[in-house]
Amino acid sequence: MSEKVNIKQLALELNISIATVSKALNDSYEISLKTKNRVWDLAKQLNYTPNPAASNLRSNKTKTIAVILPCVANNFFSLAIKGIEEIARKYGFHVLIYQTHEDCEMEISFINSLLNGRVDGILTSVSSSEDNADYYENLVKKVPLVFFDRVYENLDTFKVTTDDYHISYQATSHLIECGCKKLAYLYGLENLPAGKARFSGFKDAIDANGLTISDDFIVKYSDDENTNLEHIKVLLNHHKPDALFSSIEEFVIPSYTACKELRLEIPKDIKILSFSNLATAKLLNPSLTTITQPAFEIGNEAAKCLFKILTKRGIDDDKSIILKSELIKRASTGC
Amino acid sequence: MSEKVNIKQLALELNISIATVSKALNDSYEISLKTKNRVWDLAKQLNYTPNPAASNLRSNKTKTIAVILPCVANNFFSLAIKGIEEIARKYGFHVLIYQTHEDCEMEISFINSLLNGRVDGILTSVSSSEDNADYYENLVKKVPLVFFDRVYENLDTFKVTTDDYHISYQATSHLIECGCKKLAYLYGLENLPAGKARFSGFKDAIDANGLTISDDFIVKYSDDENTNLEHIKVLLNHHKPDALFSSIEEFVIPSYTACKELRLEIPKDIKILSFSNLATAKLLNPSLTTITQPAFEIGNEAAKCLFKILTKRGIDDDKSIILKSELIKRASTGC
DNA sequence: CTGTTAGCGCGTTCAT
DNA sequence: ATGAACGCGCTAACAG
Repeated sequence: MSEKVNIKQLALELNISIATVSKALNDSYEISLKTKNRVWDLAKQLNYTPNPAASNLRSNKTKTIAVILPCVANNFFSLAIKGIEEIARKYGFHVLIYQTHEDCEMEISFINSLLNGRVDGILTSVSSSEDNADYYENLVKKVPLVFFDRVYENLDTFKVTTDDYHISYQATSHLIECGCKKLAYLYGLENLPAGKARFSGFKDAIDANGLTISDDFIVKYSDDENTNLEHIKVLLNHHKPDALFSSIEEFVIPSYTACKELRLEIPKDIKILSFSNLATAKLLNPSLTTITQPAFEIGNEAAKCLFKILTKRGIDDDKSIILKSELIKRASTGC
Repeated sequence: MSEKVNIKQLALELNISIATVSKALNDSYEISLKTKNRVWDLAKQLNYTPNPAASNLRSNKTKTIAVILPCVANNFFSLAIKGIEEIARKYGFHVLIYQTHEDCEMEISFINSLLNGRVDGILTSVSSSEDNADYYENLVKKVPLVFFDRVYENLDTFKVTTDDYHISYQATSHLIECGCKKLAYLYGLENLPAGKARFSGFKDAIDANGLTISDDFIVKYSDDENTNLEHIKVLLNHHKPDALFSSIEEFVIPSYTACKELRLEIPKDIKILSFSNLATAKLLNPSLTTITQPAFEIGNEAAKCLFKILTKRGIDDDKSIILKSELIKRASTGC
């Protein structure tokens, strides 16, 4: 066990004061180069690293940020984390991860546990943008906070999102161009701006093309997998849509399962289009048209925004950042 | 901004000493219930939470663990993180994440940056089990450390792995039973026990069935995507294997791409089997036989082991924990 | 049961 | 250019 070496020991060994060592380590202008070198050499030799708890306590800075999101085991979020971590590393920061599992209360409880100075800033993708509006409104005044993908709007802090409305409109138009006339919508993220925007884009494209959609053609997401499957089966059975627009990845498996059980051929009998960040899904299954969000870039951008706040730069920048999604069509299947 | 409230203020307000407040907050047996209640009430009212830096400094405990792994944007690792986080939460611990991107030097540099007391323990899935054997041998004496999935063997600490040899043997036998005779192997994780075990299992099954495999039928993983694709194309073109055994998920896309470019039909012309944790891949593509590792459980188990160390329990338990993978066959395609 | 005192390791005055 | 002394907020001896 390499005994933990601290400033005191360095000072003792070098016959100088603790204060001098501290200043030398921090490259203070007050210290002669000669002394600095002696300190640095010994520090390296003894493998000295400052005790983070002590320096946090003193400086009120932790070089740590927290990421709060629904679930890491999700292609979108894990890519986002990757993007965040890259920037954090660049700044020498540490990254804490918390999963809310879509539980708003847990979300708040995590954040509250971070407000005592455990982190310098927070990145979050919220579970719902309705349940805790007032809480967040207060929060952004207390701690550097950046929202990504799942945001509260109208809050005075950075928000990194994607062009959900636009890409949904575009994708829906594409389905219609492919000849679909009876489109069904699988509705996810209902109480989030992203979910609403996706639906609006879909709806507006439907309207613009002179089509209509009744409530029977809309399946709302349920936490229960079986429920989703059942609802989709009922939809397919009773209303025979010729396309499924899936607004979240979680609907893909039940959609395929339902089609299989009902012996519907994809994409001949029915076309499926989904928001999805599964790189392999695109390739493995040629029948799924996808909308892919730039997950890595979203994380990256969000982290950059947080460091803007932490370093007091870009105060006047536009705080609403919108990145572009990509619609990946299926030429091979005529769609 | 709710001014940060500390123990001193609680003491002042309640007209008791700082020490009493501290003890009350920690539910010490020395303090009367009446006093405790007064303290707890006020603490809640003022939204008091202890300053972690201060208590870390004093107690030398951080209630934080670190997870070091190659990459979070990978189904296996993100599920493992989920498993880890679940246990950490149960203990009220925080989780730091670091990605090595398979860089052994970075791996060490991360770990070194954690040895000054920033964390109470470390969970890691290493990049290579050869480059830093002596380093790790030393390390496990200094800090509570648990390996998961990618391990150094022969080290005196907990290691959570899967039955790579066995499942590879079984999967290979399955391919042979399906009629494959010219099997090719896509070799990943070459300098890790897991990779070696997978290959051994494959090789032994080949031998046991009276088949052989030449070096021409082995493609070793390269960081460069195109190289992998090219190598697989050469393999398919020149040697016409009737099955590809892919030891890592990263080979799946190039395999499918290569088959597509060479107009090989899967699974008619060639069967593909791969280690993979992509839940959707299983469903979306009926032609891919998969070996799935219990990623979540691995993370879960590894975290449990770490807490065993931290709480000094189970010192005498078997330190080598092996979980079972699952071979998911494709009845629909006769394989 | 409660209070007094003394640091944990570091950074920051203010002297020298 | 260097050092002595203090305190960040908290916990742990020890006293009473």
